[in-house]
Amino acid sequence: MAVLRLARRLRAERADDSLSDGQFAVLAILSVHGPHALGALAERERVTAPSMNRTVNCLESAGYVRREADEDDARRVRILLTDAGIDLVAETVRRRDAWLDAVLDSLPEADREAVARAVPLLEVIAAR
Amino acid sequence: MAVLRLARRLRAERADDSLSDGQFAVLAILSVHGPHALGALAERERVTAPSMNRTVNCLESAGYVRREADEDDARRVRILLTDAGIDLVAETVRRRDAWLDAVLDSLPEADREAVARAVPLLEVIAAR
DNA sequence: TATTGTTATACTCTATAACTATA
DNA sequence: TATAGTTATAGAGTATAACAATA
Repeated sequence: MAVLRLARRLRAERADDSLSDGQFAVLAILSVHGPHALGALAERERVTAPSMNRTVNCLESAGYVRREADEDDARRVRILLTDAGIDLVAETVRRRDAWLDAVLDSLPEADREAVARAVPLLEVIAAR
Repeated sequence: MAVLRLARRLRAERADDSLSDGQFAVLAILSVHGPHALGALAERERVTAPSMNRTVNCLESAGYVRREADEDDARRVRILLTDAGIDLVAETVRRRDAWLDAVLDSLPEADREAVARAVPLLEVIAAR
Protein backbone atom coordinates (compact mmCIF):
# COMPACT_ATOMS: atom_id res chain seq x y z
CA MET A 1 0.00 0.00 0.00
CA ALA A 2 2.85 2.40 0.82
CA VAL A 3 4.42 1.77 -2.57
CA LEU A 4 1.14 2.28 -4.44
CA ARG A 5 0.48 5.52 -2.57
CA LEU A 6 3.98 6.92 -3.07
CA ALA A 7 3.91 6.09 -6.78
CA ARG A 8 0.72 8.07 -7.11
CA ARG A 9 2.26 11.02 -5.29
CA LEU A 10 5.38 10.95 -7.47
CA ARG A 11 3.39 10.85 -10.70
CA ALA A 12 1.76 14.10 -9.64
CA GLU A 13 5.16 15.87 -9.79
CA ARG A 14 5.67 16.54 -13.48
CA ALA A 15 6.90 19.40 -15.64
CA ASP A 16 4.00 19.56 -18.13
CA ASP A 17 0.49 18.91 -16.84
CA SER A 18 -0.86 18.54 -20.36
CA LEU A 19 0.97 15.21 -20.83
CA SER A 20 -0.42 11.92 -19.51
CA ASP A 21 1.46 9.27 -17.54
CA GLY A 22 1.77 7.12 -20.64
CA GLN A 23 3.24 9.98 -22.64
CA PHE A 24 5.76 10.70 -19.91
CA ALA A 25 6.70 7.04 -19.72
CA VAL A 26 7.65 7.10 -23.42
CA LEU A 27 9.82 10.19 -22.95
CA ALA A 28 11.52 8.47 -20.01
CA ILE A 29 12.24 5.34 -22.06
CA LEU A 30 13.73 7.36 -24.90
CA SER A 31 15.77 9.34 -22.42
CA VAL A 32 17.21 6.29 -20.67
CA HIS A 33 17.46 3.78 -23.52
CA GLY A 34 17.80 5.97 -26.63
CA PRO A 35 15.82 5.90 -29.91
CA HIS A 36 13.27 3.11 -30.43
CA ALA A 37 11.15 1.73 -33.27
CA LEU A 38 7.39 2.07 -32.74
CA GLY A 39 6.92 -1.64 -32.09
CA ALA A 40 9.74 -1.69 -29.55
CA LEU A 41 8.13 1.19 -27.64
CA ALA A 42 4.76 -0.57 -27.68
CA GLU A 43 6.32 -3.77 -26.35
CA ARG A 44 8.20 -1.99 -23.55
CA GLU A 45 5.04 -0.22 -22.39
CA ARG A 46 2.87 -3.31 -23.00
CA VAL A 47 0.37 -1.45 -25.15
CA THR A 48 -0.69 -2.16 -28.74
CA ALA A 49 1.07 -0.61 -31.72
CA PRO A 50 -1.91 1.60 -32.69
CA SER A 51 -2.13 2.88 -29.14
CA MET A 52 1.58 3.69 -29.06
CA ASN A 53 1.27 5.29 -32.49
CA ARG A 54 -1.30 7.68 -31.09
CA THR A 55 0.86 8.46 -28.07
CA VAL A 56 3.85 9.17 -30.33
CA ASN A 57 1.67 11.39 -32.56
CA CYS A 58 0.71 13.48 -29.54
CA LEU A 59 4.33 13.81 -28.42
CA GLU A 60 5.38 14.68 -31.99
CA SER A 61 2.69 17.38 -32.25
CA ALA A 62 3.87 18.77 -28.92
CA GLY A 63 7.43 18.89 -30.25
CA TYR A 64 8.95 16.48 -27.73
CA VAL A 65 9.85 13.62 -30.13
CA ARG A 66 10.46 13.26 -33.87
CA ARG A 67 10.43 10.39 -36.36
CA GLU A 68 13.43 9.48 -38.53
CA ALA A 69 13.56 6.96 -41.37
CA ASP A 70 15.47 3.78 -40.51
CA GLU A 71 18.53 3.44 -42.78
CA ASP A 72 18.46 -0.35 -43.06
CA ASP A 73 14.72 -1.12 -43.22
CA ALA A 74 12.36 1.36 -44.90
CA ARG A 75 9.36 -0.09 -43.04
CA ARG A 76 10.72 1.01 -39.69
CA VAL A 77 10.90 4.42 -38.03
CA ARG A 78 13.32 5.69 -35.41
CA ILE A 79 11.57 7.67 -32.68
CA LEU A 80 13.82 9.97 -30.67
CA LEU A 81 13.69 12.93 -28.29
CA THR A 82 13.93 16.49 -29.62
CA ASP A 83 15.85 19.11 -27.65
CA ALA A 84 12.54 20.19 -26.11
CA GLY A 85 11.90 16.55 -25.10
CA ILE A 86 15.31 16.28 -23.48
CA ASP A 87 14.65 19.51 -21.57
CA LEU A 88 11.21 18.34 -20.43
CA VAL A 89 12.55 15.07 -19.04
CA ALA A 90 15.35 16.90 -17.25
CA GLU A 91 12.89 19.40 -15.77
CA THR A 92 10.54 16.65 -14.57
CA VAL A 93 13.40 14.72 -12.97
CA ARG A 94 14.55 17.97 -11.35
CA ARG A 95 11.08 18.62 -9.92
CA ARG A 96 10.69 15.12 -8.56
CA ASP A 97 14.15 15.26 -7.06
CA ALA A 98 13.43 18.64 -5.51
CA TRP A 99 10.22 17.35 -3.97
CA LEU A 100 11.90 14.20 -2.67
CA ASP A 101 14.89 16.18 -1.37
CA ALA A 102 12.59 18.45 0.60
CA VAL A 103 10.77 15.50 2.16
CA LEU A 104 13.94 13.53 2.90
CA ASP A 105 15.59 16.58 4.45
CA SER A 106 12.84 16.57 7.04
CA LEU A 107 13.76 13.03 8.13
CA PRO A 108 16.53 12.13 10.58
CA GLU A 109 19.75 10.86 9.03
CA ALA A 110 19.08 7.26 10.16
CA ASP A 111 15.76 7.22 8.30
CA ARG A 112 17.36 8.60 5.13
CA GLU A 113 19.91 5.81 5.26
CA ALA A 114 17.16 3.23 5.75
CA VAL A 115 15.40 4.52 2.64
CA ALA A 116 18.64 4.53 0.66
CA ARG A 117 19.35 0.91 1.60
CA ALA A 118 15.86 -0.18 0.54
CA VAL A 119 15.87 1.39 -2.94
CA PRO A 120 18.06 -1.19 -4.70
CA LEU A 121 15.98 -3.93 -3.04
CA LEU A 122 12.77 -2.43 -4.42
CA GLU A 123 14.45 -2.51 -7.84
CA VAL A 124 15.17 -6.21 -7.40
CA ILE A 125 11.62 -6.96 -6.24
CA ALA A 126 10.03 -5.01 -9.11
CA ALA A 127 12.18 -6.88 -11.63
CA ARG A 128 10.59 -10.21 -10.67
CA MET B 1 11.81 4.98 -10.55
CA ALA B 2 11.97 1.88 -8.35
CA VAL B 3 8.74 2.87 -6.61
CA LEU B 4 6.94 3.57 -9.88
CA ARG B 5 8.03 0.24 -11.32
CA LEU B 6 7.11 -1.78 -8.22
CA ALA B 7 3.69 -0.11 -8.01
CA ARG B 8 3.01 -1.17 -11.58
CA ARG B 9 4.08 -4.72 -10.82
CA LEU B 10 1.86 -4.90 -7.72
CA ARG B 11 -1.19 -3.59 -9.56
CA ALA B 12 -0.84 -6.53 -11.95
CA GLU B 13 -1.51 -8.97 -9.07
CA ARG B 14 -5.27 -8.91 -8.67
CA ALA B 15 -8.08 -11.38 -8.15
CA ASP B 16 -10.45 -10.17 -10.89
CA ASP B 17 -8.96 -8.93 -14.16
CA SER B 18 -12.25 -7.42 -15.26
CA LEU B 19 -11.99 -4.66 -12.64
CA SER B 20 -9.93 -1.51 -13.18
CA ASP B 21 -7.41 0.02 -10.77
CA GLY B 22 -9.92 2.68 -9.79
CA GLN B 23 -12.57 0.07 -9.00
CA PHE B 24 -10.14 -1.90 -6.86
CA ALA B 25 -9.12 1.25 -5.05
CA VAL B 26 -12.76 1.80 -3.98
CA LEU B 27 -13.06 -1.76 -2.70
CA ALA B 28 -9.83 -1.27 -0.74
CA ILE B 29 -11.13 1.96 0.84
CA LEU B 30 -14.40 0.34 1.87
CA SER B 31 -12.49 -2.63 3.26
CA VAL B 32 -10.10 -0.54 5.35
CA HIS B 33 -12.31 2.40 6.34
CA GLY B 34 -15.83 0.97 6.24
CA PRO B 35 -18.98 2.31 4.48
CA HIS B 36 -18.77 5.70 2.76
CA ALA B 37 -21.17 8.19 1.18
CA LEU B 38 -20.64 8.73 -2.55
CA GLY B 39 -19.12 12.17 -2.09
CA ALA B 40 -16.70 10.91 0.55
CA LEU B 41 -15.48 8.18 -1.82
CA ALA B 42 -15.03 10.72 -4.63
CA GLU B 43 -13.04 13.02 -2.35
CA ARG B 44 -10.75 10.22 -1.10
CA GLU B 45 -9.97 9.10 -4.65
CA ARG B 46 -9.79 12.70 -5.94
CA VAL B 47 -12.27 12.12 -8.74
CA THR B 48 -15.59 13.88 -9.42
CA ALA B 49 -18.88 12.66 -7.99
CA PRO B 50 -20.27 11.59 -11.40
CA SER B 51 -17.12 9.60 -12.09
CA MET B 52 -17.32 7.86 -8.73
CA ASN B 53 -21.02 7.25 -9.29
CA ARG B 54 -20.18 5.33 -12.44
CA THR B 55 -17.46 3.35 -10.68
CA VAL B 56 -19.88 2.43 -7.89
CA ASN B 57 -22.52 1.44 -10.46
CA CYS B 58 -20.05 -0.98 -12.06
CA LEU B 59 -19.12 -2.47 -8.70
CA GLU B 60 -22.79 -2.74 -7.76
CA SER B 61 -23.63 -4.53 -11.04
CA ALA B 62 -20.73 -6.89 -10.41
CA GLY B 63 -22.14 -7.62 -6.95
CA TYR B 64 -19.16 -6.32 -4.95
CA VAL B 65 -20.86 -3.33 -3.27
CA ARG B 66 -24.40 -2.28 -2.44
CA ARG B 67 -26.18 0.97 -1.61
CA GLU B 68 -28.13 1.56 1.59
CA ALA B 69 -30.30 4.53 2.48
CA ASP B 70 -28.79 6.84 5.13
CA GLU B 71 -30.97 6.88 8.23
CA ASP B 72 -30.38 10.52 9.17
CA ASP B 73 -30.28 12.23 5.76
CA ALA B 74 -32.43 10.90 2.93
CA ARG B 75 -30.24 12.58 0.31
CA ARG B 76 -27.23 10.45 1.21
CA VAL B 77 -26.44 6.83 0.46
CA ARG B 78 -24.21 4.42 2.35
CA ILE B 79 -21.98 2.39 0.03
CA LEU B 80 -20.62 -0.81 1.54
CA LEU B 81 -19.00 -4.10 0.55
CA THR B 82 -21.13 -7.19 -0.08
CA ASP B 83 -19.86 -10.61 1.02
CA ALA B 84 -18.54 -11.11 -2.52
CA GLY B 85 -16.70 -7.79 -2.25
CA ILE B 86 -15.15 -8.77 1.07
CA ASP B 87 -14.02 -12.06 -0.47
CA LEU B 88 -12.56 -10.34 -3.53
CA VAL B 89 -10.49 -7.93 -1.44
CA ALA B 90 -9.25 -10.79 0.74
CA GLU B 91 -8.31 -12.83 -2.32
CA THR B 92 -6.46 -9.92 -3.94
CA VAL B 93 -4.56 -9.20 -0.73
CA ARG B 94 -3.76 -12.91 -0.48
CA ARG B 95 -2.39 -12.98 -4.03
CA ARG B 96 -0.27 -9.88 -3.58
CA ASP B 97 1.03 -11.20 -0.26
CA ALA B 98 1.82 -14.57 -1.82
CA TRP B 99 3.72 -12.91 -4.65
CA LEU B 100 5.60 -10.61 -2.27
CA ASP B 101 6.33 -13.48 0.14
CA ALA B 102 7.84 -15.52 -2.66
CA VAL B 103 10.07 -12.64 -3.74
CA LEU B 104 11.09 -11.70 -0.20
CA ASP B 105 11.88 -15.32 0.66
CA SER B 106 14.51 -15.25 -2.06
CA LEU B 107 16.31 -12.34 -0.32
CA PRO B 108 18.77 -12.69 2.56
CA GLU B 109 17.41 -11.88 6.02
CA ALA B 110 19.33 -8.60 6.22
CA ASP B 111 17.67 -7.37 3.00
CA ARG B 112 14.23 -8.33 4.27
CA GLU B 113 14.87 -6.31 7.40
CA ALA B 114 16.04 -3.34 5.32
CA VAL B 115 12.78 -3.42 3.34
CA ALA B 116 10.73 -3.72 6.53
CA ARG B 117 12.45 -0.69 8.05
CA ALA B 118 11.79 1.40 4.93
CA VAL B 119 8.04 0.72 4.63
CA PRO B 120 6.84 3.09 7.39
CA LEU B 121 9.17 5.74 5.96
CA LEU B 122 7.61 5.38 2.51
CA GLU B 123 4.24 5.88 4.23
CA VAL B 124 5.50 9.11 5.76
CA ILE B 125 6.93 10.35 2.46
CA ALA B 126 3.75 9.53 0.52
CA ALA B 127 1.66 11.43 3.08
CA ARG B 128 3.45 14.69 2.22
C1' DT C 1 3.81 -14.38 -47.38
C1' DA C 2 5.37 -11.99 -43.11
C1' DT C 3 6.40 -7.73 -40.82
C1' DT C 4 6.19 -2.59 -39.64
C1' DG C 5 3.63 1.10 -39.21
C1' DT C 6 -0.74 3.46 -39.82
C1' DT C 7 -5.84 4.49 -40.13
C1' DA C 8 -10.80 3.43 -38.84
C1' DT C 9 -13.82 2.47 -35.35
C1' DA C 10 -15.52 1.20 -30.73
C1' DC C 11 -15.25 0.91 -25.67
C1' DT C 12 -13.76 2.52 -21.00
C1' DC C 13 -12.79 6.11 -17.75
C1' DT C 14 -12.97 10.71 -16.48
C1' DA C 15 -14.75 15.39 -16.80
C1' DT C 16 -18.30 19.42 -16.90
C1' DA C 17 -23.09 20.81 -17.02
C1' DA C 18 -27.71 20.08 -15.96
C1' DC C 19 -31.35 17.78 -13.25
C1' DT C 20 -33.90 15.59 -8.98
C1' DA C 21 -34.67 15.13 -4.20
C1' DT C 22 -33.97 16.38 0.14
C1' DA C 23 -32.17 19.85 4.06
C1' DT D 1 -30.95 28.45 -1.23
C1' DA D 2 -27.58 24.80 -0.56
C1' DT D 3 -26.28 19.99 -0.69
C1' DA D 4 -26.08 14.81 -2.20
C1' DG D 5 -26.66 12.07 -5.71
C1' DT D 6 -27.68 11.11 -10.46
C1' DT D 7 -28.08 11.58 -15.61
C1' DA D 8 -26.48 13.56 -20.15
C1' DT D 9 -22.84 14.43 -22.96
C1' DA D 10 -17.99 15.10 -24.40
C1' DG D 11 -12.86 14.33 -24.36
C1' DA D 12 -8.73 11.30 -23.47
C1' DG D 13 -6.65 6.73 -23.92
C1' DT D 14 -6.67 2.03 -25.24
C1' DA D 15 -8.23 -1.93 -28.00
C1' DT D 16 -9.32 -4.79 -32.31
C1' DA D 17 -9.73 -4.94 -37.32
C1' DA D 18 -8.35 -3.49 -41.69
C1' DC D 19 -5.00 -1.32 -44.80
C1' DA D 20 -0.33 0.28 -47.06
C1' DA D 21 4.39 -0.28 -47.77
C1' DT D 22 8.40 -3.02 -47.54
C1' DA D 23 11.26 -7.42 -46.63
